[in-house]
Amino acid sequence: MGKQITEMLKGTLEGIVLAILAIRPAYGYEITAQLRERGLSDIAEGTIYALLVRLEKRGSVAAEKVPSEKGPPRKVYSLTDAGHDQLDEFWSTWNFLVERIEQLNDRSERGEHR
Amino acid sequence: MGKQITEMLKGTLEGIVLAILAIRPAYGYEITAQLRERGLSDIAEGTIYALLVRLEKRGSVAAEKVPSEKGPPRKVYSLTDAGHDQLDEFWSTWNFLVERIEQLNDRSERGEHR
DNA sequence: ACCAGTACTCAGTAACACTAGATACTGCGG
DNA sequence: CCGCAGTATCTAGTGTTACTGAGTACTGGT
Repeated sequence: MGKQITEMLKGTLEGIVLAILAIRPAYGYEITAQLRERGLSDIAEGTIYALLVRLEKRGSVAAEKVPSEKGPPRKVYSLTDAGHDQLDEFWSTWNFLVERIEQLNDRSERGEHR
Repeated sequence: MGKQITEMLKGTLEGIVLAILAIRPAYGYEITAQLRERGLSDIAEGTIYALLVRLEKRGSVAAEKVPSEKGPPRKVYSLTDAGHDQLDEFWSTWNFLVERIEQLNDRSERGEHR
């Protein structure tokens, strides 16, 4: 899949993570694992951590340190109210974009010439 | 719509322009106008020109200078074979991403907890 | 002569994901 | 006991991409 998906994830990965946290709170390592399960296997470890720090600074998520039986303590993140708002906004922007692009797909596939 | 759409366009705008050129050849100013018509009104003029230069360097599009009755000569771009291939790849990557994200939308809307 | 519309170009900036490491804690096999 | 795999997080530096804001150039109308 390569580089194309990387660029496409800019702006959407943040929404993806917010959506995952909306299902239930999770920590970075776990989120990465979930993304891999969901087929987004090319996402780098470090990316998620950087993203979570950004979201926390912005107040979209709150972190709670929870000791782990294996390894260092986990930082479990959950959505704040602001985070839910941001997620709603993400969905509306995403749906908007999908509509416009789907339109283009139809037109070019049918070879339309306005 | 603001900043969110800007980030989301990274990686997709290129595909959008390729798709527009697949319908029929066009020049920069025209492409910008078409994007505005299609509701993508926040896209800056300069962005499209920079993108077209990038695509031309990569060999995805070919330019032909055509004199205009009003204003400087137009650079009319059309897809090369490589451009068509890139567009196909764009669609498959895009569809892949849409599937994964749509999945997430279902789950979080229904409040599922796996 | 001036301005609006057409059409393109360019230097500098910001945001985001990736790379490639480092750090730290647990439990298991040699 | 030591090293290694698995768990878990963090960081500095890099590349790609879109935006900002300015400039150039040509036409037609007032």
